Formats: sequence, C-alpha cells, structure tokens
Amino acid sequence: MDIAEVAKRSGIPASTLRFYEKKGLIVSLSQQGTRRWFGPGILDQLALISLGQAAGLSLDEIRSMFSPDGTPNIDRQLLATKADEIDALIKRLEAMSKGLRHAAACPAPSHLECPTFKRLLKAASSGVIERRWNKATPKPDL
Amino acid sequence: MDIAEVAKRSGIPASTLRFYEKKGLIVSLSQQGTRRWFGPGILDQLALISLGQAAGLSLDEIRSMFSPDGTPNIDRQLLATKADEIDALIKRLEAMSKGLRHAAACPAPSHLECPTFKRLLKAASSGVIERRWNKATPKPDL
DNA sequence: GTAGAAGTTGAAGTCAACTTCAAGTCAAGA
DNA sequence: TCTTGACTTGAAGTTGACTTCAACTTCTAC
Repeated sequence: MDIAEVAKRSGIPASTLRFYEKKGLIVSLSQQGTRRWFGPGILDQLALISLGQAAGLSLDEIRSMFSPDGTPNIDRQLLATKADEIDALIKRLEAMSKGLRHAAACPAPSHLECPTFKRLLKAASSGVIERRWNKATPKPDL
Repeated sequence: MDIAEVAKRSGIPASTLRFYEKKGLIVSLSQQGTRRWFGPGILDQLALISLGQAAGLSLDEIRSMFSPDGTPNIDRQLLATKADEIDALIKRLEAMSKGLRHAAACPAPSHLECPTFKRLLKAASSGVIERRWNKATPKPDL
C-alpha cells in the first residue's frame, strides 16, 4: 500500500503517517527520497496506536511498548503496569460519567444546590478526581 | 483571600489563577496593578473548573457554562453528551486493558499474530477512534 | 515527452493550557 | 526607612501532537 491508500483506509492523514514514521512508531519500505510502501500489518499497528492514545498514552509511551514492526515490548511488567493504570482511569471515568449523568438529569434549579453535584464538586476539589490531562498525558479529543 | 491563599487552598498555582482570570473563567476584586482579592466562592468555581476538565471539557467550553456574572449555567445536554463520550471511551479502555494484560501474559512471538490480541484490537477499534486536534478526519474504510 | 497530480524532505507554524521571565510595585517586619 | 519577599504586568517560552509550507522529485496519463 502506498501512503494515500493507508491514509484512506485508516483515516489517518498522510502527514500524520510521515510524522509517526519519523517518530519511530511505524516503519515503511523505502529508500530516502523514494515513495513509501507499507505492508498490510500497518493498519493493525495504527489501530494499536490510536487505541493507546485513547487510553491516554503518549506517543513516546506507545513506542516504548511496541516496536515499530508491531512486535510487543518484552517488558511484560510495563504492559501490566499500564493495564493497571488504565483500570484506575476507567474507575475514575465511571464515577465521572455517573456524576455527569446525574447532573444532566437532576431537577435541582441550580447544580450548586444539588447534593449529588455538590458531592462531586467536593470530590473534585479534594483531589479525589485527578486533573487527568496535563502535558504528560495530553487530553484526547473526547 | 489573596492569590496565595487561593493557590494554597485549591492546589492550583497562582500563575494558573492569573491565566484563568485573563481567560475570563474567574473574576477577582481588584483594580489594575493592585493585588487580587478573591471571594470564598472562588473555591467552588475552581472545583467546577477542575471537574469540567476531568470530564474532558476545554477551558473555552467550561467558560461557556458560566453566565457573564459567574453564576453557573450548566448545559444539561452537553453534560449528557460528555457522559456518553466518556462511556464510549471506557469501553475502548477496557479493551485496551484486556489487550495489554493479554500481551503481558501471551507467549505468542508477535501479538499482532495472536488471535486473542487481534480480536481485542478489533473490538477496541470497532468504534471510531478519535485522535487529538483533528478536524474532519474522513471516516476510515476499515 | 510533457503536464500535473501526488510523492519527498526539513523547517516552521499551530493549538491548548500553562509556565517562566523581566521589570516593576507594594506591604510588612527589623 | 530600608529590605525582603510576594505581588503586578505583558510577553515570550514550553510541550505534545500534529499541520502547513516551500522547494523540489517522481509517477501516470495523455
């Protein structure tokens, strides 16, 4: 597949594919100056990258977990640790979703008067809810 | 409260508070050049901002949830939509976590060739995988 | 064989959310 | 009063993930 085909099939812009290759996240068969050629496995790799991003991993973290040819990193401990982190994130997101749904449905005239919402606020201000998307873990396009 | 007190109580750096004020997210009682003075309500407002951020809202979106006078004016539809988005993210994260755990345990030489991993990958990417700052990405053919 | 669409490169630009800096101001304690 | 330290400002810098640009080169079609 050439870059246009990969872009079309994956929905990822050609510029991003070139960027990923320069970053070392993916590899292509090509000599300097000639056109890139990607094997069919590229689509799975890109899916994996997108998945990692959705999980809040940086591109550098993703690269550290998977070699550009798609082989996983030997560091199984790292993978398990990341899985734990994701599970913790899931728990917080579940609480967040619940709170949001309540706030959206709550009949209280102002959310500052709604007990459930106030509880959420309290949790947020007491640091129970972490500020997720800082520079280390950039905010995904929710 | 002066800015140092607010910073201390909220855990948000003074520089960020100034930044928020310039952005129009919070207000202080002060004339140009003099020291800022914040009312006690600022802590709830900051909690609300942190909450919104944790929910994946941008600062601009959060600002739109306040009336010009600072009274919260929460868009219930937006909250419900955000909750839906978070739920969708949770589903993908669950697949990601499972995938990572499997990758950490699976003896297959390449996980992209492991049927279990591929199945999880497919499940995870079956929804549209969103990437950051990307406007109008064409829908993948996959 | 030539036009033009699409590819190549490195460098620079963008965007959000901050942080840091330089230069100056103010306020409380010795 | 003088020093010290926290505050003020606008401007510039940072970070991660891209996107856009300029200046080519190379396929593909006619």
